[in-house]
Amino acid sequence: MARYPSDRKQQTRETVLRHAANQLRAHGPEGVSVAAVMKDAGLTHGGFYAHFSSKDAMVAAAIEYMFGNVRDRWAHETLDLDPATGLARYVDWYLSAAHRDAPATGCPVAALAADMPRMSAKCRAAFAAGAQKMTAMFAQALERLGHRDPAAAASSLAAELVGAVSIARLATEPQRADAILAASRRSIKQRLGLDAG
Amino acid sequence: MARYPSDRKQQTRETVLRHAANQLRAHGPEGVSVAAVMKDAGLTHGGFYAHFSSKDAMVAAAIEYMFGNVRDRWAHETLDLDPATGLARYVDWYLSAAHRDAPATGCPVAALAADMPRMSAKCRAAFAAGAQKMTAMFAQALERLGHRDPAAAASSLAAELVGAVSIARLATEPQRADAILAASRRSIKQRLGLDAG
DNA sequence: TGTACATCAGTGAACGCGCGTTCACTGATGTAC
DNA sequence: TGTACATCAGTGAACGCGCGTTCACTGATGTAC
Repeated sequence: MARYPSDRKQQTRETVLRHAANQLRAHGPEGVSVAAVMKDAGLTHGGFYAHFSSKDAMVAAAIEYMFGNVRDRWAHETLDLDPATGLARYVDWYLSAAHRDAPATGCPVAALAADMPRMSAKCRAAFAAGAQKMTAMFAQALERLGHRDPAAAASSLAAELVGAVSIARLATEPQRADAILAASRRSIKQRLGLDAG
Repeated sequence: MARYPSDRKQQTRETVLRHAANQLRAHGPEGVSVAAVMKDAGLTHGGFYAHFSSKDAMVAAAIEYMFGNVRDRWAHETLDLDPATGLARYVDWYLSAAHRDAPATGCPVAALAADMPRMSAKCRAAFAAGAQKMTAMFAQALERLGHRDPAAAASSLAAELVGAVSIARLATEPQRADAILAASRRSIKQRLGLDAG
């Protein structure tokens, strides 16, 4: 029986996770440090092990947390819109300068996919499951749009979204970074028939 | 005036770079260790600083080395072929299971793009230049093919190639990984008119 | 041609630092009576 | 209502390990004479 309010530890855990998720996307799996995450959460690093059995366990939990955000974002962008408008809006958000410039709170796939092959099985499994759900989200919308092969189209869509943001993030000149996003926006909307309705 | 054969040091340097490039793609920028690279090259780690001023300098040089490989691969796949066939062949190679399963010797963009924003200015500049040349390579082929906006099409192509391999690499089930590559292969060829001639 | 010397790529031990993890503790809160 | 006790989230110092970097050295090779 907890002597503290029953949800207090849970709340702390979630604060830690939120900062962990941000640092993970900003600095990569090796760049997150337990001490820095705890400091961001307003705590000292010693208490970390009251919440997670290891750094890897925290990273795995943070991965699930981030993909929860992905689903929230999707719901937020597509809420109360018909499939075509909703999908177009999500694509516009995904390929926006704002998303490109804020990896810490953006899509985990664009920020971390390349690191996954070298992570623990637990993290990889969590990440693979999240990425799969993301593609499934797209497939569902494309199916409603009457696409003939929604699974394949969703996979191709996810690939170009992720690749475009990844490449745009490494461009040194802002105009080039903008052009990369614009090119993929047009290409995607054209082939999915999202041009103007 | 060198007391040793004039190209001996140069050869050692290139051996070190080759192993550095492979480890970089396999284990990421934080996963490469000076000692491991030198060991792979058949040397001890102390001698490292006779060749590079720092680990970062080696990574920057390895990035240039990798993009040299990219151009070699392009030349190899498209040699003596007309633009359409050559491009189709390159796409087939890029989206092959072999490339997906061998990040250590594959495209640096798919393996390392996500790590770039957190690297030194020198490394980022080298990477950005390499990625830009890669897209320019595609644009040139698409221009010869009579594409109306070769730069935009090349950008979109690069994005989907990179994204598809990144996502395929994190899939846990082989069939899913294969399906991701197949979906992008079809989507790309269709929209670039590479289907069958 | 032969011998002494200079060069310098490569060796291997040692250094400091950062980071994940451990652990004895503290002090705020809730419970028992 | 008030007091003694139990719990446990969080503290902060210490640990060991890996890794980048330094440095005194070695020994193979080429040059000078």
